[in-house]
Amino acid sequence: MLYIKKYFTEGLIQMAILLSLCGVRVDVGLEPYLPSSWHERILGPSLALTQTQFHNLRNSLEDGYGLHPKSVDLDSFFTARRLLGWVHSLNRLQSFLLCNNAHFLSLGLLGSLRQPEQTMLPLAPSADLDDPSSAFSNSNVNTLHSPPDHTDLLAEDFSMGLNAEDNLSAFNMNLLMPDLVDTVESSPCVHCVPHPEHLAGFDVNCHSCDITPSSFATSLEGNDMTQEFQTSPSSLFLVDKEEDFEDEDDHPLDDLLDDVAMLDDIRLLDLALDEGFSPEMAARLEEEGYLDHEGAQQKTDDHSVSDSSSSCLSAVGSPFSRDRDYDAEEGLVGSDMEVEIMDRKLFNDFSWQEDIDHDHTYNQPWFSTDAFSRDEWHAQALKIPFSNELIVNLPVEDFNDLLTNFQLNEDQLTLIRDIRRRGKNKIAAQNCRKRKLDVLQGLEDEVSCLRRHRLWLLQEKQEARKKLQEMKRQLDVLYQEVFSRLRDENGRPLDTTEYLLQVGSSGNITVASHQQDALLPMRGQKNSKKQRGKKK
DNA sequence: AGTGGATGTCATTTC
DNA sequence: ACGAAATGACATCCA
Repeated sequence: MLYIKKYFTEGLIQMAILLSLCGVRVDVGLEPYLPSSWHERILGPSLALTQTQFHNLRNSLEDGYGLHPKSVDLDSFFTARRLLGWVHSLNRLQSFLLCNNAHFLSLGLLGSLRQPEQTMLPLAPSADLDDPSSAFSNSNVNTLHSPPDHTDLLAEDFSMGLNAEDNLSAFNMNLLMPDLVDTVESSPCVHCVPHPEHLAGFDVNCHSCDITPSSFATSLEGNDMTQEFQTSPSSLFLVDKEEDFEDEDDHPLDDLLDDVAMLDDIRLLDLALDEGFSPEMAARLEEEGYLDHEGAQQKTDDHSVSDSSSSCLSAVGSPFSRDRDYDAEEGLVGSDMEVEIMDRKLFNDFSWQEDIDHDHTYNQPWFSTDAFSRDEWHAQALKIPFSNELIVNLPVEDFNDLLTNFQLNEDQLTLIRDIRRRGKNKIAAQNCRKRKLDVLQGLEDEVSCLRRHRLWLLQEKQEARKKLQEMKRQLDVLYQEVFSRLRDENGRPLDTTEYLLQVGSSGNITVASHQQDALLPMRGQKNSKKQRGKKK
């Protein structure tokens, strides 16, 4: 039932995402199934401003300073920001979905290469997997589904949205993110081997796969796939049955096989040298006082029974892959898978995040796993039975229950609290910096807008000055015309050096002498009181 | 070697 | 008053 519920919930999430892409806010009752932190990312506004900043900004904008266009319609401004936040949220979400469906990406590759002539979606000329948004926007929405056993549909759908080259990139990503390829139920040591069921029914190739030794090394180091590869090496590669290679010796597959063999040797050599703890890891633990030589040796001995998993630690680097071999009397777990299972039991609602954490492609803060490295060392040294992700992301109540329900010594409790505090603060710092950048960007926008407004005002001033000059000119013409028509008592024109027209405060116009009082009342004059003359 | 950006961490403030 | 979030300051890493 829980299984069905999970995928039904995912379907609802996908529907909400699609509707959100259309700008429709829907309430499908997803909130109870989403971690609180994702309510804002997926379903709610994603304002970059803090509540305080929001109010401060709002107050400042409403404080009579109305030049900025954003202040004219603040709601529109924040609505725009909210929508932008949605877009950002979708970017993050699509990364998550891309990771969550990495194996389906590869299946999409299989499907599209089976039908290379298949028409691409008009709006999806190409997908750049370096840009998650591209892959997201180009992929058919059905690829959002993650339930298993939909491989045919998914492959067919996704092949419509990705061309062959992109799918090859997807396949490369598949190799680079081995933890994403297979489900938790499968062995942690065969992650980068496509599941046989997923391969069934597909005629595919990989002749142009850009598989570099380093990328493959990542896959191999993170997973003990020797056995799997030896038994079915072809399962790793997708051979094009439709294309013949001119020279068998130059068959790319041979090169890849050589690379794999060489890298496998390197991996085995590393395992032999490392014996569980790598020298670097042991040195760091010793340096930080968590391990002495005896401890390191003890740890080494412990790892001798699970050397492959210890190799996974350095390569995969996932908090969920923390290698542990705990003593039975301590009542703790004894393998990565058991840690994962425990984490799932403890934090079932957060199981989806594991797919994010296994993403090694996107260097986004929310998906970064490198950050936990130092605490990972410490946690491993003190044999903390949970992943750091769990420690950091558990709700407060659950976290407190976790601390009380497990027998943990003082050092462990202190470390767990520190891990949680640092993890929370790290996320807070990331958000804070993002907000700061957003605010900075907003200020830059405001500056550019104010500059444009200043330019507009200068132009207005220039035009007003021209209009004023023109009015002065017209007034002068009018003055001369009026003055030329005036006559004195003898019928002679007035001398401009002796008389002038004077406009009173009430609009009365009089003829005044430069040296005497006004002589003649003009039109509009309503009283006989003489106006005092003015000298020029 | 110097520099700037990115990031983690701690101390402190703010909510 | 307390805990979580926010933020400034500093250290470190890396290109």
